[in-house]
Amino acid sequence: MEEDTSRSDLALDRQLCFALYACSRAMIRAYQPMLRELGITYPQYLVLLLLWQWDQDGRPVSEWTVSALGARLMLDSGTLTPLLKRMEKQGLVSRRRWESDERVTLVGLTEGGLALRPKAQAWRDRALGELAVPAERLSALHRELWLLLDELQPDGKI
Amino acid sequence: MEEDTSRSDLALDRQLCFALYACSRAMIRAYQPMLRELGITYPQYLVLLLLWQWDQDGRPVSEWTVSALGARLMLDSGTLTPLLKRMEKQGLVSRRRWESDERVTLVGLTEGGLALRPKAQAWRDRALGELAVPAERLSALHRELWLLLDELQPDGKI
DNA sequence: GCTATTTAGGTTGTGTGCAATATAATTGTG
DNA sequence: CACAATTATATTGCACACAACCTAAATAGC
Repeated sequence: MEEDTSRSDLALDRQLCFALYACSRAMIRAYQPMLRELGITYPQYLVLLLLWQWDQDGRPVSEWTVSALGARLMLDSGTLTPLLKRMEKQGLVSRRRWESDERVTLVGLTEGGLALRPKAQAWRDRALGELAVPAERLSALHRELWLLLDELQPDGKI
Repeated sequence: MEEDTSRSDLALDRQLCFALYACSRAMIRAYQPMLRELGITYPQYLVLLLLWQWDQDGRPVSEWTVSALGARLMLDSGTLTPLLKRMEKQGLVSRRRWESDERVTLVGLTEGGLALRPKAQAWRDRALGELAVPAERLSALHRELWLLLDELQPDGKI
């Protein structure tokens, strides 16, 4: 009683990669109302999440570098440099060379960037409440995603 | 004994959206060796997956439309039109207006597009074998992603 | 001290995503 | 049948992603 899967292995709905891709884009779409209100894009929001976190952790400013952002967000300079410049122009972050090592660009939070945090928090709290999926299933999914991520890039995040 | 989560709710690693986003991009990165060999991009691969499937299902050619591709892949014409034009230029798909309704663009598989299928199948079989995650956890993850997707877009796919 | 290498960012080019808009063909309505 | 509304696709513009390349600054040997 062997099932013939040879003809449907490549069916779109069987692809985990497609489920990930579609789900990720759907999630970003779900954030659009908030992002529109904050006047930022989704990757810009991720940058702010990290900067807010570093701010609260009291991370030394000398470690707020473009490469540190890139390592955590898994984005390269070709993405981050223009993105950060746009955020600088909007007054959300600051950018300056580090005196001790002129190769390094230090990124900082401005008042404008900090001011968006409470709004984001409020939005997130509200949206999570509206999502009809139990929190424990969300965190289980979260855990599985990180395990898969570790498997996909053996080097892992730094 | 209440935990103070107010300061870390927005921590990057707590965000399901970021896990999805990072995992989806890591998965696409994992496909790059195959995609490079096939000479296509990741969304172009998704288009081919769907066309191969329609081909095997014997779907009537009058239903191989841009909007049908868009509905299944959740992509709009602004993404698909230029993408399909590039694929047409590479000889992977055909594009022509439908005689019965000149508003519709019918998309077809060419010999070139069909020829990539066995290579893709071989790659996928090999890659799945190398992934050190049990198949049942992958399918459980797959299921959870679709449930979340349904929740994120109540209208659902058509 | 001086060159080779490494490191950190920046630049360029191609290909998505997606909102907003445009256009042309078709359909519905009186 | 005229004409408004709808439908299917295309176009435009902006912002990522990311590969490939470039440049300048710092470091390592010698």
